[in-house]
Amino acid sequence: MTHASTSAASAVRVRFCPSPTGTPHVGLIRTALFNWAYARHVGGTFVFRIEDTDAARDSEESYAQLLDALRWLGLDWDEGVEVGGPHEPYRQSQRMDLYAEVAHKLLEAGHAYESFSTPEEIEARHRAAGRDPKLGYDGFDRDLTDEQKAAFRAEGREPVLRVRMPSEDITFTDLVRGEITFKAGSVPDFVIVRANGAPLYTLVNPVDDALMGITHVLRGEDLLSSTPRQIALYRALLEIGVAEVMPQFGHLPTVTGEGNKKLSKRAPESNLFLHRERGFIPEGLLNYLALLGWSISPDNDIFGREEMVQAFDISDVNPNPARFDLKKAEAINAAHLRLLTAADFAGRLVPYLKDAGLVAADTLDGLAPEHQELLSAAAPLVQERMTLLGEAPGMLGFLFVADDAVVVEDEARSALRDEAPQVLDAAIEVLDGLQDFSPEAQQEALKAALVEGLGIKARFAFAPLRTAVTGRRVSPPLFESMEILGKDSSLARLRALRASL
RNA sequence: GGCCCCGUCGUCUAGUGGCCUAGGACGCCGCCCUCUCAAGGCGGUAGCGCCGGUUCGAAUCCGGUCGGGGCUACCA
Repeated sequence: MTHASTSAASAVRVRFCPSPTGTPHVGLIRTALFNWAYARHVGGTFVFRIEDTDAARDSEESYAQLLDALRWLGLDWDEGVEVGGPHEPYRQSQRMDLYAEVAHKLLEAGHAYESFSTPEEIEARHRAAGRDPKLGYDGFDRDLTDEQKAAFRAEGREPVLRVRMPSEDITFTDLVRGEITFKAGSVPDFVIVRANGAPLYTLVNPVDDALMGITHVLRGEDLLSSTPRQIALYRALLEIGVAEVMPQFGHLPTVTGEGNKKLSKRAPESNLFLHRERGFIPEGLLNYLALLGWSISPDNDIFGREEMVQAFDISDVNPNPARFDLKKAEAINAAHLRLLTAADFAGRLVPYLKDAGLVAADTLDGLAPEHQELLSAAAPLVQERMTLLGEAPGMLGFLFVADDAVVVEDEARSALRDEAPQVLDAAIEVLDGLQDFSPEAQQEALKAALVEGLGIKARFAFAPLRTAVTGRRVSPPLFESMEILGKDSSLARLRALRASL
């Protein structure tokens, strides 16, 4: 590891353990980020495990997207899928025999028991007893005799396995929220293995945490209410020797959308890759995500990965839900865009220009020499004018099209004023006579001819030229743009617009 | 309904009893700069949910209340 850790290697082991369902969600990535940052901060180990025990919903495509996401963001893992480690395999679908073995031990030791009740029967019993039918499992099968179990089996029923919840309160100290107590009796005995033998999240998650020696469980607040079950199961695992340490838990604040509800998977802002497509860079998105529940200092919001690693501590995380604010995310991204070196920035533009069909390759080196030159010269002109890399085709497209292929956008054309023809005529004449085509020379000559000569205010005098050269109302600085294009090309464009009026 | 979590500007947050007539950022509004748009500079807008209590003193501690959210599956 080349990370600047603030302490020597520690025994801290954290994990990121998503289910491969759907496209990576920004809330999920925020969880990954905090786990990663904590591991790096303390010099611990970051484990990346996949919880694919739901064959109906998991997909290989989603798995690939998770890898893509972490790699794109630079959240590297020390142990886990793809890289291996001492606790392989790291995909739960390949660990089924382990779960069966643990489940068996749990049953043997009496921590789990066979339960034959169907949901309908449980509800019916609640109603019959005058209780709220939504109460959950009632413990009916807790002490079934062998005869009773045999009778159920004779009916053709197969049991699920449930964990026996302790009869006392469960208290733990949450790393983010402090002490939390769940009252005895408020959490029913829960299922860990389906009737068909398939292990559930309730079993596999704690079992793998135990087997992999996880010391700190940092996860979403939505899992807070499952913590007493995990602790109960963990105590059982400790007792039967499957676990060695009870992990500490920290529940990270929910990432919300409009209206304070959990940011929906359907909401476009939740889609990590959509942000990438629009032109967020890893530095910007990571920085913004870090701000959802954490802050690096009272007067600074802009920071990089290593600065975060240096400063991040789970105990500083704020428990309040945090709203995903696209506007702020974009502002932070813009700040990071400006922080890039000119060459780096130019390089990152290329894939977006390629997608727009403006250039042939998606790396700077792969570009034709003339395109490389064009981009190197033009990128600095737009670096502080952009918020997202996806704005590049719009801002720079005019440089990559032929003079007779410039598309004058309606917005630009309709902003043209009556004197546009005269302005263009005068501009063409004076520019044509220029030996020195530098921005300064252009400006001096045009100012004399248009502003002083025709008596037109500068902002109106240059607008028609901008429209002619770039086709847009908003563009990189005009004179620099014309310099890059060259005198011939610039004049051709000015004449083309003039001819169309 | 039950259990649990949360409650500082519109939003993200700083704040851990006096440094707070509450700081920063995004947004928004003005002004400056200016060939467009940005960037930059300057200024402004706006907040401790409420009620009690503890204390010489409370955004900070306690209780209550109200409000919001999560969970309540043989999903994860």
